[in-house]
Amino acid sequence: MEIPKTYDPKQAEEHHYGRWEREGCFAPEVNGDPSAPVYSIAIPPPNVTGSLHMGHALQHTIMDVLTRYYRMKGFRTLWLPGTDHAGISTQIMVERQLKKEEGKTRHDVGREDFIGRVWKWKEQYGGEIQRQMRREGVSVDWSRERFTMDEHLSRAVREFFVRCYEEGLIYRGPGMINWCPKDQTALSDLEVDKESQAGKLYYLRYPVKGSDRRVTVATTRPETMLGDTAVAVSPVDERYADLVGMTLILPIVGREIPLVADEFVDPEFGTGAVKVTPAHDPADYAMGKRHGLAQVSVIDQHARMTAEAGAEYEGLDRYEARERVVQKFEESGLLEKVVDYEFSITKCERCGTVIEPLISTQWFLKQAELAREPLRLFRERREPRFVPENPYAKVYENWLAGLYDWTLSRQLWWGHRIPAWYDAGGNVYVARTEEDARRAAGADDLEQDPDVLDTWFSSALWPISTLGWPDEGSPDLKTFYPTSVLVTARDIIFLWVSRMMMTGMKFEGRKAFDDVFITGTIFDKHGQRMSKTKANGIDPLVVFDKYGVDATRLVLASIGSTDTRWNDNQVESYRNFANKIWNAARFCLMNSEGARVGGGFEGEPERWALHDRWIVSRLNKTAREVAAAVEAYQFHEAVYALYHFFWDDFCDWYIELSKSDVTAADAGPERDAARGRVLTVLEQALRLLHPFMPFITEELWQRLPGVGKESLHVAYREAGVTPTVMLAAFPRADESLVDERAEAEMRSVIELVSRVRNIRTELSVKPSEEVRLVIGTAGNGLGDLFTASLPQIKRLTRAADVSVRDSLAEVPRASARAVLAGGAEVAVPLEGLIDFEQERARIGRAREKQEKELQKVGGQLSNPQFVGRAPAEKVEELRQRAADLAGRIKALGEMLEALGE
RNA sequence: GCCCGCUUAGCUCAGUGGUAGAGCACACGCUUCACACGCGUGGGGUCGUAGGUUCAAGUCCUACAGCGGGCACCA
Repeated sequence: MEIPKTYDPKQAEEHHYGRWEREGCFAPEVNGDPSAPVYSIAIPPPNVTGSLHMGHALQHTIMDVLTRYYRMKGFRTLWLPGTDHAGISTQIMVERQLKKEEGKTRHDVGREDFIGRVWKWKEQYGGEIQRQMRREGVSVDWSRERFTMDEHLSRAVREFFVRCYEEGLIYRGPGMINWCPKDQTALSDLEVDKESQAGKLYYLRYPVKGSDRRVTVATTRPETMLGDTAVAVSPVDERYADLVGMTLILPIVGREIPLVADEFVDPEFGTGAVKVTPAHDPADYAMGKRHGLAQVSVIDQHARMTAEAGAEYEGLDRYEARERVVQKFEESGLLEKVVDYEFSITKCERCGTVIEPLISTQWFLKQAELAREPLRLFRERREPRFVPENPYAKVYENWLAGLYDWTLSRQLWWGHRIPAWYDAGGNVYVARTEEDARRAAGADDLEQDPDVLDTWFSSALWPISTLGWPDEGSPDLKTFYPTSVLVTARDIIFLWVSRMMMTGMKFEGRKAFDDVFITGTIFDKHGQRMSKTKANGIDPLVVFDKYGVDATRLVLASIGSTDTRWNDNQVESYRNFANKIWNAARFCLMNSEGARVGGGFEGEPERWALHDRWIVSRLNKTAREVAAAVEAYQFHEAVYALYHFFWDDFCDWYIELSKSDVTAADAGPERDAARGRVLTVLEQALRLLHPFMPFITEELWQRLPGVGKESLHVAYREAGVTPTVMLAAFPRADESLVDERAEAEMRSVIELVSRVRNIRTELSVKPSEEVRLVIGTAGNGLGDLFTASLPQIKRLTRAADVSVRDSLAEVPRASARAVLAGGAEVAVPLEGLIDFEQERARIGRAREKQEKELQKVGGQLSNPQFVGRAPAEKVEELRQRAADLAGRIKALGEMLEALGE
């Protein structure tokens, strides 16, 4: 069989995904066991305009490992994919295209035509991320793929809206919102970024009516003073106590405004007096409500000054107006001072424009009320469970506990149009359909609200709407809800986690997921967050091309929930690991004639050779460790266990120990059995690796002799799919095959081989040169052990001759020696190669090391406090160790003597 | 201001109160019949600082420092 020496990931990656998908391996229906437990995940829907970034790749890897693992365990498994419509991003993208290609705005073509174009754009370009996901190897059920603008999901959105409206949770009214002057829409608090910025703090003097006193206020936005309707001070501030209730004259404008007392004001800050602009600041808005202050809007939706700001300012940009206002204050001597000041500004998350807080009529959702049930569930039962618990459980709880109304409406065209209609008299009718609204209005000429809903409003329904809600008795909802886990990034806790919990609790009465796994953040190698503006992002597809998908997945799985600086070295090391797997399989396959997977381990394990009992024990322990690690979301532990089992145990030792049998010149049952054993262990290892490395494992598994339908998990045998490792049973740890004695004995053999190799290297014995070994067993039963493994020991130490004796008394003086655990010793006669002085120094160093260790252990043992208080088991352990050390030191001393002074 | 996390080998990171680990990097040797993306051998750490608890602390507690994050405030 011709197998290349180097693994080519591309070839395997292109080979299997299509077949898995075509044959329905990803769909839960492939499972024919009606009593199978269920495992389900709803993907956090990526943005339809987006392309894959490292964060997606990380999340998808985690989800795919879990999905493939539970599928191989026989669970009825569903991982449901899809995308959201990303209202603003998508609309902006299409608007830009329209401008570029036809020089038109969306208003030029009209709403209906524009939406048609967005759909067309979506059909043409929207599939990018889905193609990239196939490249990742994700085992999502594409037959259930959903899009938030699908007819069904749109119906779910209307249902959500109408029900909440009917219950009074959704209302329409004026409120203080974040307005983006560029995108011309309202935004929720989660769609804006706060940024620290160097600016100025202006101290303005406001005259007190009927007095020559003045009150100085400090502000970062002087232009808003045109809309001031009060000045506030702290009720406990004695400096202003006598002024409370008096009237001030607002400079420039001449408006009379009151001086009020409010708890909000911090007397320590600035002058202790705050100008109040209820129409342009969220805090002032609240204060205005408390004191019944007028709201004067001086800035419009384009961030220009309004007529109310005064004829002199009307139409000016807010920053121009600022300069003029400051100038005016200066001229009239009312500008006390200007100081440098760092403050934070709010910017639109998408376009970076400075947000203008203003009063606007919008639709709002009383989130705090929807959060009540999730909050109760969390406080009473700690559900859902966060992994890692710290700090995310607290972040979630704090968020739910501190919610305020969510601005739902967006002044966009692309999205779910608000199901509210108005009659000629301006009365509003909220309904599931226009027909319902007409019936309710008793009129035909209704106009639908022009606004659409926040994209996150539809994402909030994702776990239930994708499974069929609001349809009564939807079988998917019944089977797959609640989902098993939500895997996402930490900033999504507010956007998805909490809101999905709200809708799940409200409409299904149950949590949306059992667990929430929060992935770590991947930084660049300098520790900087990856971002488009910094252009320091690492493209996962480039990494796939360079190192292969499987290697990349292994790195991502190990990252799990840890914040990490990306490091290509790690991927390279796993690329090498993939190549190691490839070559181990290459060896097994090149020597597979006469053997099949499953053969070679016949009869009672007690009769097997040591290294066979050992590898089976290691295999079962590894299966146990990997399963435990995956189920506990400790993916790095699973990867570590797999890496070391495969490379160290299987390749470095088991294959080497089996080599002489496997490659024996004469064919025969013994050779074939040995071949069957390496194949069998390899096949089991491929299953263990499969959730992490789907492509290479499938590529190799397909080539193994003796795998077929019977290899599949019993739940998949009737499915009629091409036998595949992804539907094979994940190896269950058989504790009866875990053999501690075999492992201890193998440790002795490994130590012997390692000591001899060390001697060979240190004494510069040529690798090709054969040596002679004398093993002294001190009559403690190790003799049989070493004798039984003699052929293996000879091969691994490149020894022509090995003799096992009671002691090393008879060995030539010109020998290099080493001490082994359990009182055994080994000598390598090296006539002519030994420099006695050097050898004495070498052994002297070894003895010194042991003596130092013994001193430490002895010190502890001679401490009565330790012996008295530590568990007897620990004390005994240490005594054993001390005895072993003493034995070694004694033996090393004898060796020094034998070498002569 | 409040809360949280991190600080372990040159780098990236594991680490469960009981002998400090891995990968990469480094050094030396190797055309050993699966693999140089490899094989063998080795060097390298007062576990951020200072206290405390304990027979025993990288691990638990307190304080501090540096880095990072969240929330609040930011007139």
